[in-house]
Amino acid sequence: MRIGDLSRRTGVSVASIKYYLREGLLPPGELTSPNQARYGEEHVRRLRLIRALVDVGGLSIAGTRDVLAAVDADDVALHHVLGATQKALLGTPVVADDDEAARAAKLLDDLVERRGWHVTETNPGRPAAIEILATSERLGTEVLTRLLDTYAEALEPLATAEVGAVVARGERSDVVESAVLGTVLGAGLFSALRTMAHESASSRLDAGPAAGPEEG
Amino acid sequence: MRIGDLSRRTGVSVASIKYYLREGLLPPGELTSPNQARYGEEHVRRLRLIRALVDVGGLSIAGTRDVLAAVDADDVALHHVLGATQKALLGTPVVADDDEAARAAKLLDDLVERRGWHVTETNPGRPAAIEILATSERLGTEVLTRLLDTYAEALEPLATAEVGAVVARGERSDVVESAVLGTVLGAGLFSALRTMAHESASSRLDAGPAAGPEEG
DNA sequence: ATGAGTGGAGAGTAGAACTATCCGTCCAGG
DNA sequence: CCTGGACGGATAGTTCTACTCTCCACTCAT
Repeated sequence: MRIGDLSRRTGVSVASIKYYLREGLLPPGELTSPNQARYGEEHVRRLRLIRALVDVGGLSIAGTRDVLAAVDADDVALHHVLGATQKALLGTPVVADDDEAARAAKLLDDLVERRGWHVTETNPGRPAAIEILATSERLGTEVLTRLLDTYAEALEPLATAEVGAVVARGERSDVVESAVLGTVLGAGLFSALRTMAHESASSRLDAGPAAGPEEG
Repeated sequence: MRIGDLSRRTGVSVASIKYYLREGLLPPGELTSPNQARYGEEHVRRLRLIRALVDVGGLSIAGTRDVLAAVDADDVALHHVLGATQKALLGTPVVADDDEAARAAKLLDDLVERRGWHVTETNPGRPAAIEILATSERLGTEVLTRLLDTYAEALEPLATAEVGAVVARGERSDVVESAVLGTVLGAGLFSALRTMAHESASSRLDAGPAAGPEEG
């Protein structure tokens, strides 16, 4: 398969494919002569994976490269790949060094202990969660802190099911790839379903006292 | 309060504040003379809200403007504000017109019916969910479709709690503002906690048969 | 042999989110 | 009352990202 076929198979322009090659997202094809290369099914698959991460997950090209590098490095533990994915998904927020951040950190660590979660120091979710809780406090919204336990409760069966579904897959490369996909697509899907569930829940307590005029 | 004070109070540069004014994210201050304006606490609050939506939620400036316009329009129903928020968060994906999309749509509609959810045609979550499910199928990962019910089950108490927490707040403007904040910050917080729960869950079935060498 | 396609490299582009400069005005401190 | 730093408003410039275009020396199917 040559670059034109690859383009036709995936709907990605030749120019973009070349760009992904330059940026190291896509491994080079096998050279059959100094300026001819052949691509295979793994390139089709990788290209679709790239588009999924970029389009659905909203990852940057640089973030995608990092995630794919972790996917390809077969000496990296699964949860490190997930860490890289999460980092690309959510960024690495700088945790402010103020009262709100300190209180948020305590709130979170208490939760983790109360729930008996096993979370290491390097988990990228921790600073992200702390920053969000601190931001929420700075804005004077106590809503989030009240929901923390509800979130944790909802997450326990969910995370178990997700990890279980992914691990039940056989070869490491498959496991890692569906772990990344599951993280990114799962987050998007969950978020989309959340909107639907919100509408459903709010329609249930419809004509609420403070919801303003409802139309439609 | 003048623009310099506003800048100092919020940590946002004067130039950026002017930019937000130009872009219509921040209402103009009260003019005390043709070229002097005064700003109040509502500007501080609004500026912090903008930064939260942009930094934590990753909303674009244009998307933030749309959300804030919905927040300010007091004749708009709560779920419409949430719809605008979700649209800004997740984008408005174009649903492809192929087999996978059709199957995904059926899958989703079945779920909604099975669960007895009340979701209108215009809910932006629906096309987003369909596109993600279709993408997942195109990549040959059946993991997501198997998790659909788990997601829905986790979401029901969660969405009820979120909507309940937000609606219990009194004035409409407060309700709407915390609804937006809850949607955006809640999504981020949930996602961060999810990473932590994943690590915890995967460490529970540690040394799994296909997880590759674990270090650390 | 020939013309469409190719690999590789560099330059160019469009949009987003600021950032800098300018100008006339204002106003607080001396 | 004078004056220098801040201000409001407008326009232009910058930086970054994710492409997209253009070249050029090949190569390969027809």
